[in-house]
Amino acid sequence: MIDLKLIRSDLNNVVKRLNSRGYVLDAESLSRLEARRKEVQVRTQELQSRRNASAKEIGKVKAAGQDAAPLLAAVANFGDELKQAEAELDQVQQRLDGILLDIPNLPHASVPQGRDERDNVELRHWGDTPELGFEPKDHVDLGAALGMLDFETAAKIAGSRFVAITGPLAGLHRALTQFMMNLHTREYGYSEIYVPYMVNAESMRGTGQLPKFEEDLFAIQGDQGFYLIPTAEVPVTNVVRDEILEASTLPRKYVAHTPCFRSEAGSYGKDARGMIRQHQFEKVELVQVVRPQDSYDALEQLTAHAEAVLQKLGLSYRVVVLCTGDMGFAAAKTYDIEIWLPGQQRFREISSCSNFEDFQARRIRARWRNPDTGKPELVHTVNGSALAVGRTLVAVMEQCQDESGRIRIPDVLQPYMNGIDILKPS
RNA sequence: GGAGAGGUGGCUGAGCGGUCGAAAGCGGCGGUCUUGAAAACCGUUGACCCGUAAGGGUCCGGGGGUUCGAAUCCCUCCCUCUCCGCCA
Repeated sequence: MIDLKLIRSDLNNVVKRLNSRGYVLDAESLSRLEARRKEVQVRTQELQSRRNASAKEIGKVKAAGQDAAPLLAAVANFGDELKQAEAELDQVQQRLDGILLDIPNLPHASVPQGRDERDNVELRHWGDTPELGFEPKDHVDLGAALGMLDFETAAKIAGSRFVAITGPLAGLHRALTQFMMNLHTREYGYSEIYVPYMVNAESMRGTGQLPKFEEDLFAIQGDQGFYLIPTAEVPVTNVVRDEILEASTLPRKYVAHTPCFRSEAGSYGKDARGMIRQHQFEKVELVQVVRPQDSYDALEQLTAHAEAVLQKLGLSYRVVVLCTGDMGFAAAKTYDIEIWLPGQQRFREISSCSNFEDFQARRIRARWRNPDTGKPELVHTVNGSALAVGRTLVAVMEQCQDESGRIRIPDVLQPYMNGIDILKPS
């Protein structure tokens, strides 16, 4: 949620910045509604003030044992007027909130202007795009040859966009998770946290999935109102909802391993082949809750932590900064890490690291006590995948294959693989 | 699933329907004392909204109701705890 005060004080600039990411703000009706809100609020508060004063007066008179009847008569029809004003204020407030909840975050000044992914800017490239010297297979063919990647069975069990992984390849998938969790907890100072995989609507609203993107989510039937998480970002960020954090406890750095569930509505036919785009996948997520002045440093660090996973695995990748038009709803700035997939001869997103500044913090009322002012102020939130485990598995398979379809296990994973250093087709 | 108890400020915990944003204690902050610290003593200490300010308003788990007036009464939902049953 962007700051209503900012809209009031610098409307034109807000409109311009939102425009740069392709959002058209109806400034006219927003201003009108805001003016209305103020008017109704002032009137309501006046009435409340009068009510409070007369109630107090009546109390005094009664306590003194005098007759309160004249005073009571004076406020006889007061209630309706007040109730009506309060109801109207409530209604205006809700409409205002509805609009505010729909407005995306403002892009940071350093974000390149652009319309879509074609305008993203490559910042760096790590590792040579491997020249394998033979025609590389994609992970689907490699997995089939190994007999360890089974889309048909998963389709039977559940439907399309699911996978069953078996044997040592499933072990490799698990090894990747373990490796990532250990790296972030042991080397980079993140606290491991285990969280619910289902959350309530309030949490989804807090991180920005709701109200706008409900169709991307899986909602659980029943009257409890649960949603399956599309990313650990949702439960982990909501840890600090409605909290005022002591400055000494910042930054908070969490790492969580969770499954993620996405409906992928509107992506029919897109990435239909393979396990690039699934309804269910595993992810290791980094979340940092930081002082506002630290959030851009935190974004760089967190991105480096995600990159480190790939470097240690020896996988080549590049980092791009998303342009204004390609960023997610809640982000002020986003780096995507893209892995090279020989089977597709292209880069694919394997991590997305974003600074949300105070956008999520405002929605979840996550604050810290600024020692300079003594007052609660909004924190900044930063998060990123480190990494999407399924796509990392795909990357290992495709980048570490040889001509006969064998997969070499990266050195750093071997301690997790019970001595297996290569996967071979049977 | 059955039976009961309870949700109040950072924490513990009081609170006859009126002067209660809320006693008291702890904690925090400032001060006195001290070479320094501790102890003791004094003072101070919730969040949010509108307003330049003065000031006004809202908040005692959420929502609704009764009332001139609700932390206090009623309804409803949520959560926590205890006992019984079931169970990974």
